[in-house]
Amino acid sequence: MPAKAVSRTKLQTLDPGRVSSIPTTIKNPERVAHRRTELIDVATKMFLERGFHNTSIRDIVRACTFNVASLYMYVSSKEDILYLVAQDLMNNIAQKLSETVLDPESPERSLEIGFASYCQIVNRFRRPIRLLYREVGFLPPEPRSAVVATVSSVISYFETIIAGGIEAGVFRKVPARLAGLDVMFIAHMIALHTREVRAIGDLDAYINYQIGSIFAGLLVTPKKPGSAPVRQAKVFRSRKAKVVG
Amino acid sequence: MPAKAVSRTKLQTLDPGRVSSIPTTIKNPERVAHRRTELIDVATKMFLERGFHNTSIRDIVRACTFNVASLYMYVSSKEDILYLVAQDLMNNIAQKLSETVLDPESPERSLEIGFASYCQIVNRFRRPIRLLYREVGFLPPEPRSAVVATVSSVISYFETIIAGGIEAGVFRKVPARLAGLDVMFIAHMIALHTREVRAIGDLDAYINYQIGSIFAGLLVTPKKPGSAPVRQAKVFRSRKAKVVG
Amino acid sequence: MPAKAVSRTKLQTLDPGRVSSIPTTIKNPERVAHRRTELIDVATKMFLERGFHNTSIRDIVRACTFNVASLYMYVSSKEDILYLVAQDLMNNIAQKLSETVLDPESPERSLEIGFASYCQIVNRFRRPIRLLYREVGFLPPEPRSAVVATVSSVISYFETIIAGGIEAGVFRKVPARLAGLDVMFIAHMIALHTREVRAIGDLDAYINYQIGSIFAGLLVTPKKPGSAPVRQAKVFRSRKAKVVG
Amino acid sequence: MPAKAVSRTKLQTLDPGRVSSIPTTIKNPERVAHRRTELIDVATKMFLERGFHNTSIRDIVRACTFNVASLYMYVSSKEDILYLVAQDLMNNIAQKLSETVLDPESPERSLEIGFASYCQIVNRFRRPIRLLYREVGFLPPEPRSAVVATVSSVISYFETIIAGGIEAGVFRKVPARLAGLDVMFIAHMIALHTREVRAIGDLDAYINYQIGSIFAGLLVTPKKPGSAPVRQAKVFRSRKAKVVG
DNA sequence: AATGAATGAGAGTTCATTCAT
DNA sequence: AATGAATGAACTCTCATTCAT
Repeated sequence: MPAKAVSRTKLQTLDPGRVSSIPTTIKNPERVAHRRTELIDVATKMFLERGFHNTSIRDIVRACTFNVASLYMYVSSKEDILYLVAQDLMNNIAQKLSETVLDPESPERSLEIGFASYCQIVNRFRRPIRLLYREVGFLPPEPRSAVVATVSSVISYFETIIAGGIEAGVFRKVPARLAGLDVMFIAHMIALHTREVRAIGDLDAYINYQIGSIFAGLLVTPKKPGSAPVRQAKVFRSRKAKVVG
Repeated sequence: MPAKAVSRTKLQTLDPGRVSSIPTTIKNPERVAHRRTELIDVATKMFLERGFHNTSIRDIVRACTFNVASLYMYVSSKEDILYLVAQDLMNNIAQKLSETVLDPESPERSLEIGFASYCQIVNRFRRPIRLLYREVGFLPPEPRSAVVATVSSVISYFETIIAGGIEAGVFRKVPARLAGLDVMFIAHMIALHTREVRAIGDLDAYINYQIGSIFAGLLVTPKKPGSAPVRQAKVFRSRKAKVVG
Repeated sequence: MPAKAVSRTKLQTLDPGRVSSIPTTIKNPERVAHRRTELIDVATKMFLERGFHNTSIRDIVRACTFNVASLYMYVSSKEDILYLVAQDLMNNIAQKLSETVLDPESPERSLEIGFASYCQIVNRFRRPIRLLYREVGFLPPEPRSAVVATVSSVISYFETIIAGGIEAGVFRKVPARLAGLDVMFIAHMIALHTREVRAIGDLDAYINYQIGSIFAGLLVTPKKPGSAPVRQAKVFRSRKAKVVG
Repeated sequence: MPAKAVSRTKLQTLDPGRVSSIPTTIKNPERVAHRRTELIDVATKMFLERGFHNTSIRDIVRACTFNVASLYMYVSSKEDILYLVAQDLMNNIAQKLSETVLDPESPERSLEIGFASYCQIVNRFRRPIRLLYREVGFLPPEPRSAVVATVSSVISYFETIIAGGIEAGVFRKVPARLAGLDVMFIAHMIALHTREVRAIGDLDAYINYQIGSIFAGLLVTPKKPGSAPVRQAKVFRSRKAKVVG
């Protein structure tokens, strides 16, 4: 059953439990986790405010409870910090997305729920996502491809749903990966063009419009234009999320 | 007449001739233009290769015919150079886009031509566009909003076409600006996810698919899925442009 | 009897059993000795490879079975480690030299045997000897003079032999200490100018030439130049030792 | 005529005019020379006092009339400073040695004059020579071999004299290069064992003794032991140079 | 006796910018 | 208008050493 495949794939590809591969001289893993959490919090905030290159190690450490030398017991370079931040973000996104409950019976509803959920995730993490689009190029190759892999898994997430819909005969025979890429990327617009998106309306309106647009391109039997939006189920707290830069 | 509106809007908002507003102590404007041209060429290349923050003033000057102190007679900070580069790029893009010959008789064809043209532009400038997405946040507010304004004018470019189509009754009553934003952003995917896009197929296939998807959401009378692509007119040289990172 | 004087002096001044005077907080002397042995082995190797200043405490400890804090229970500073290494080396050299069996009947043969033996020792220890010449200046005064004292005892070793020869009437009335210094230093050339020495010939040839040269300056009755080398007795394994940097 | 060859070789191999190959961003060569002179003076003194590794760039600059950033316009690394110091010393030594007037008629007298002169040079530069023996291993390969080459040229200096003497029939058929190495190295003892040498007597006594010893090994017709020293001509100012550590 | 973790101080180097000519 | 030279400030990273347990 395709629907089941979807759900299974999702659980496989979006496993957020990947352990950091950054080496450390500290032996107690809990301590490492604790320190790195603090580090990630501080660094994320600063990288967001001033960018990776305009944030110095000393800036970061000044806001931490440990000093420069200690920092280097938990990471081995400044790039590692960027990697930690990126990894944390990717894990959070994958985690949130994997929590989304799809509808195994309906690729159509699954796509709708998944997209809406991802839009809300992107909205929530829009600033770190912007950060990542900016700074991913400055990651060393290995961490960089880890980030790229997570992005790819998000594409696969939507690709799988769409492929399921095609197989089930409800979606047209489009190239599923490209369609999945479109879906993910349209959600990313919330992060990359926040101001423009906000100028047009609130997040729910945005989601509704894009879902309509996406289904227009996908459905074998198009909905009557202007008909009531398919969407009803609210994923997460739908606090009329404001889209603010 | 909508067609005229399109053309007029295009000429207004995409005027590539804006003169730099960066101050200089030099009297002779030709000299300023000459020096800045060299500067932009060199800086663009270096920013592309190593990023803005990893390029030092000395790196730039080393590849120029003038020295550091002279540089500071034509710009007042490193950020100014970034602005010059960004501005130049935006002008180039606007220029290229404004050269595209639309079809005043048909919003449908105009959108198709415009989108295809813009995709090719984005493909050509994908690395500088990536650069801009990355570094625009590091521009000082005033230059930054100049860049944002040009982006907005590209959105308006498509918005106007779509609004024309709605007015002409061939497009559904969608929010024209949001639809325009979609169109632009889908083109930007070529720059921001080059690898994924390339993995899927060549540029023409990409354009065709996206045009189909866009029209599915816009047209009052949808095309039969799988029918021959609307698109025929090749803008620019359609040399089966490869999308290479 | 001069011969006896030689032997007695040797035993006095070359006693290799001096116990380290470096203080420690550890009560159990065996434990101290054990740890220090490991430390000396590791540190010697590292100092040889990268020099004292380019070897960090952490480098050393990483190769030991104990950690940084433990290290500081057995030494009180990085310089102490250098001292331990230096002392160990001096003891080894003194030990080896004291094992050399001289000829109580003949100062001439004793000098020959002693010099040949010392040359082989220097050849064997040429890298640590180079290390010592380099780093002895960085020892604190007290340990430093301990090293200097051992050097002095080597000079005395040869001085005593020569003085015996003068007394016995076979050597000319040269300043014995200066002559002894010459003898020792000529041997050190193997360590300090290894490349040049090696370029000229093998170790045995070197020893033979220098013995000839030394005796030419010392003997009351000079040997006929070009005559067969005095030297016959091989001290240690005379495996045509190669002199390699 | 062999004597002439000696003098010619000397002029060739000891040319002190080699220009520094260390790159600089400064265009005015006089300024470079001026700054580097100051740098060499300061650095030499500090390297002597505390060693290369215990002298920080900031230590050096603090005693200079320019600051850290300026320093790096004249050298490109700390190692370069060591090279400058080494090169300066080698040049000085070569210069002084090349000023020594030998006796083209007599290899015997030439060797005597040359050795005495070199001893005085070594005595004058004994501390920087010690420095060099210590730190030459920390030079990068290229500069290092430049230093080695100069040392080699000093050996050649004596080798050539000795070879001339052998050819002229006044010296025995010894291996000339090894004999030259001995001569140079015996002079170096003044630098490497200053304390011991000083304890034995003054510089002139040292030189006289060593000359006697050298000639004993070299001369076909040995002098009568204890006879008046060959040496009379004082090279340089013979201010009864004290040998002080 | 032993160790994991921490740290102040400082290392070498480079930066964007400006002066003096 | 142009440039060679200079500079204060800051950078990332490592060190020898010492707590707290």
